[in-house]
Amino acid sequence: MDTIIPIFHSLSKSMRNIHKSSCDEVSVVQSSILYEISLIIKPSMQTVAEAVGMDITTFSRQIGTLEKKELLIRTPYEGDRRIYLLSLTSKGSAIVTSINEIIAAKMEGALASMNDFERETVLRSMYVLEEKLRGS
Amino acid sequence: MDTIIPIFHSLSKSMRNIHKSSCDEVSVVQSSILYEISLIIKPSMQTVAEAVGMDITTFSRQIGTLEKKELLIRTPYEGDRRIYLLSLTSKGSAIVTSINEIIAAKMEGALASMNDFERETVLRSMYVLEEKLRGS
DNA sequence: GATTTTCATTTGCACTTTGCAAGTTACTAA
DNA sequence: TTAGTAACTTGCAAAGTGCAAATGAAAATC
Repeated sequence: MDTIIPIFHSLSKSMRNIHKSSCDEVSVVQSSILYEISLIIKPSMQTVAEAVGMDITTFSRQIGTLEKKELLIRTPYEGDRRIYLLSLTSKGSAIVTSINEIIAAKMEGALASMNDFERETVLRSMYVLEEKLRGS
Repeated sequence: MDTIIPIFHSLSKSMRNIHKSSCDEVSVVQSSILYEISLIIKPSMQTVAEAVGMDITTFSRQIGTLEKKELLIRTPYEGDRRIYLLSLTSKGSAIVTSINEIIAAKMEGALASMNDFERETVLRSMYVLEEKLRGS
């Protein structure tokens, strides 16, 4: 359709702006890394790099930066010493929580003027869409 | 809500991936710049920089790069010589069209397995959401 | 058991991107 | 005319990026 492109671009732009303006001490990319780590229990570098869709070498350096900032720690995996497991420090978790709260507030602000039915419809649509997009 | 955050993150991630993998000769940022220019007739630098949400100095350099690649041209504005108007070259338009076609194909692929009603619902939801988000 | 291969991560390098501060040139107001 | 202000550019220093090559460790092959 002709209608899908403007919607795609303006929605990505809005979402990116929301994410960016919700990150204070950290870049958007770093926020995504921290968020992905918060989802999984002790993931390896590789796992997270893939989840974020990032080159592993750039990722490795970002992890270095985030570790220096004391937002996460690398622990060697006992079963395979090539692997490092990542986990958030309490400071790291706090930042993820804070960013998520700001994002949620902004999203809810946008949804606030809708009635329950419409809000449910929009949320469900986002969910369905993401599910389909992830497949392809 | 607790549900909105995972949806937000995974949807932005999917959309970003789609955009990225649809850009061949140009970065995602550059694609956004070209797209914004394609929407407006002869916008000024300032106008586009703001639309893309980008620092004007970084923007100025990106415009330099895109001009070297012959994807756009700067023309001095007669009414005010401080101002440069931007417009796409045919090569630039072609790239925007091509990127949009790839994005559209991917989006339509995702929507393909839905029935007409659901597809309409999803598109309308994206539209409504973006409209609300833009406001805040 | 020694050797080769493969794997997870890091480092070297070179290039791009970014944003602040300061500069240039041009319009505007006094 | 002069003082301000606006649009854009440039200097710089920091951060982000990705390819190629290195390191160290497990797995596979002989």
